[in-house]
Amino acid sequence: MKYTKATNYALHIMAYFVKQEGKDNLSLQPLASHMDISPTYLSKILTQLVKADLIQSTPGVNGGYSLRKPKTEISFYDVIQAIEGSGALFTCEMDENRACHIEKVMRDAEEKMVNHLKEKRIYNIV
Amino acid sequence: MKYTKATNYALHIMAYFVKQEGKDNLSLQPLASHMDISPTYLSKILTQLVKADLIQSTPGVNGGYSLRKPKTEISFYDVIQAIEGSGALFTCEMDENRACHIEKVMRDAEEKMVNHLKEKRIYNIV
DNA sequence: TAATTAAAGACAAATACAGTCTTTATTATC
DNA sequence: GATAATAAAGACTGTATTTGTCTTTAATTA
Ligand code: SF4
Ligand code: SF4
Repeated sequence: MKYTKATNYALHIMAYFVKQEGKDNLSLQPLASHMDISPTYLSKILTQLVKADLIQSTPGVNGGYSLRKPKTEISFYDVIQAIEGSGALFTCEMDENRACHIEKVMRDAEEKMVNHLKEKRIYNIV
Repeated sequence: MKYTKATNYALHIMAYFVKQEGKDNLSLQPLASHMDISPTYLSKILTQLVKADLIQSTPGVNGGYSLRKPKTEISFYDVIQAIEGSGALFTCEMDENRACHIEKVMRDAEEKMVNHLKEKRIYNIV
């Protein structure tokens, strides 16, 4: 179990957006060379961030990407969830057993991690 | 990112050992039918648990597996680590940068989860 | 020695992840 | 309206990880 590379990229991308806040739209090509990722792959990650409402995109001339929300409102968790999805880390088939103590321990543990990731904002670290 | 099925199996297996504490060695075949896993696959999981010193194995007639430590000393984390390994969930290539704040947030978050998993013992939930 | 058990390792299948390529849709400018 | 610049979508491929099987070897007991 590891975070995906896409999550790593996404965090770095968002950190860059937070740094550049207020500037013009950033378009794919310059971003790709700055981040040293292929433009098409970067595009897929950016699209996921757009769908999660963390950034917005505008097509056409002078288009590109920019932050959607105030930078102070973007947590690590927001970014991670945009890429990794929102399912629990631990699941089992015979689910819907609310009395299961194994699941409870695992979910409580995950929640501790998640809470920390919700507290920390990207702008805290740029 | 998800916990592997093997981790799920391992937790259930260890819970079973804790329940059966004090009884004779459990051998592969009966364990496999109780857990409803194929014996050879189960064997691989058990071998990992043996290597992590959570259970011990004895070959030969009347051999099998049994707990290695007092049941009160076996945490969720012990079991999970035996299967998932001990590497951090979040890593990046250009590592060894101790000043990196992204890594710090991610590791601190993971630590919160890990601490909870270290506190909780398998015998707490059987 | 024979029977019973676990360990090791080669192998195969399925799934998830990483990344590329091509086509389509949207917007701005001329 | 045509053209250029941009993002979005989706098919596709390669690689890595996970899950699982099969066969052989080693250890122990009787
Ligand atoms: S005991 Fe809990 S974790 Fe195990 S299979 Fe049932 S619901 Fe899932
Ligand atoms: S900034 Fe931190 S997380 Fe990013 S590549 Fe450098 S060390 Fe890794």
